[in-house]
Amino acid sequence: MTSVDEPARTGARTRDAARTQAEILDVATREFARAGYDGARVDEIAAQTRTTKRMIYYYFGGKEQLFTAVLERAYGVIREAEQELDVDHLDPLAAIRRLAELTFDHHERHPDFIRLVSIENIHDAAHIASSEMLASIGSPALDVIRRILEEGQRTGLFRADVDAVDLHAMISSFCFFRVANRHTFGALFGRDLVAPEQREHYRAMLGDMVIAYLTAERTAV
Amino acid sequence: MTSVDEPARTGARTRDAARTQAEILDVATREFARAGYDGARVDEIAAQTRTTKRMIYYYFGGKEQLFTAVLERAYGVIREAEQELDVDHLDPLAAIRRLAELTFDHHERHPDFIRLVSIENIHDAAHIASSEMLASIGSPALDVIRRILEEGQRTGLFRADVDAVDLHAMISSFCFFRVANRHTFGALFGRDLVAPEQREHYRAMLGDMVIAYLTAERTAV
DNA sequence: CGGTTAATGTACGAACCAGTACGTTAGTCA
DNA sequence: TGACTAACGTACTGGTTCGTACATTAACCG
Repeated sequence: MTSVDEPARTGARTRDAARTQAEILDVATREFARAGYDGARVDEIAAQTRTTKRMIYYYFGGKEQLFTAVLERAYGVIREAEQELDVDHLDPLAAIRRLAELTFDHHERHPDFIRLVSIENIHDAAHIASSEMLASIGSPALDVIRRILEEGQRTGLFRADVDAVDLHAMISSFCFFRVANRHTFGALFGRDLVAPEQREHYRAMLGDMVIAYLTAERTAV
Repeated sequence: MTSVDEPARTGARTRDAARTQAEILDVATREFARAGYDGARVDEIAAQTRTTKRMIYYYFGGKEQLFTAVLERAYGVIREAEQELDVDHLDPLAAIRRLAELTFDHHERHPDFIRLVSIENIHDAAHIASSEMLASIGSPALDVIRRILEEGQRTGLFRADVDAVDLHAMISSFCFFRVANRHTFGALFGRDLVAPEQREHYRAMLGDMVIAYLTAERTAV
């Protein structure tokens, strides 16, 4: 979520297309995450940049395309983070716990991203569907899970009837819910799931849950 | 989500306050769930009822209060459902699986409710906070979980370091994610988490997960 | 160094939308 | 039965908000 990469070769602040676009995306990400797609105001986004509304339409075409661009960049960030994943040197048990913890950490560190995903689901993932980039982005995390799972299942340590996508859903659901539903859960049950002092507790709970599930004997229905 | 209870004693359709209010709430629930708070249109809600926009303001005061009323009724429905919970005759293991399954079923049957909760979280649970009813609604399900947990922990069957709120969060997160994030998950990973043919698979997965976690030996960090 | 174009700013329009002023009718009760 | 009030309808308004027409300037290139 940091802004620009090219500080413009001269000190001059004017006429820097890349920087203007990046700044618009930064602000738009915050505004859309704050208020939702329909709640976000194009004028408000413009006001928070050093440029004008005109530029938003010049570079992105419209509100809808701007939101899609925001999503594309946000998913790009997590994709990059997932590519950093390095758990191959660990045994399956430690590897899967580590992966779960990194997912946990990532969700906690990017609440705006979580909100964007919630918002996109309210719109039935229409923007993802119409984005070539997003439709084909893939998931490095899924590949990692697949490898760990294969190893664990080969040695008989893990139950055989799980696949990578399901396990990813299980881990994500816990991490996502904790951040996304923080407000209603807190208001209704009086417990802040994202309180710093409970962080380690929930992190361990996730790891325990995943490992317990993977190593459990098949229970009867 | 069925509409009215009093079919009006005469066949006359006019002048039935309770029915008008219920009809507005029905339609508003759908419209808010469909488009989000800011995306929903008061005119559109009015158009889908047999009455006019004037009545919405007459009975509810405004868009904001209407949304709060929608939330209040939606939470009222799940509260009633939870009061039907009857698992006390089962042993702790069977009871907790049954409870998880009922939660699973309820989420699946009420996707509009899930969307409303997502929407309310985007607004930082502001409406819940300002509603006396919602702030004090409580949760029968939580009481049930508490009882099961106590029994299971007393006999040493369940691990001791879980409390009812955390377990409720764990169960809810799986059920909620599956419905709420169905669209983005499907678009990105090509798997429909709510596909009917996968229903039993995920239902069993949830039960297995919860039981495995509760009965696991404390694993090392 | 003049011209071409990418980049930017200003001001405005047209549609939309929450909310309301004002008027009307159905039921009810004395 | 007449008057009172709850319930309802119509038509409008004032502000908001996405989007754009038009004007301008900086950079680059031959």
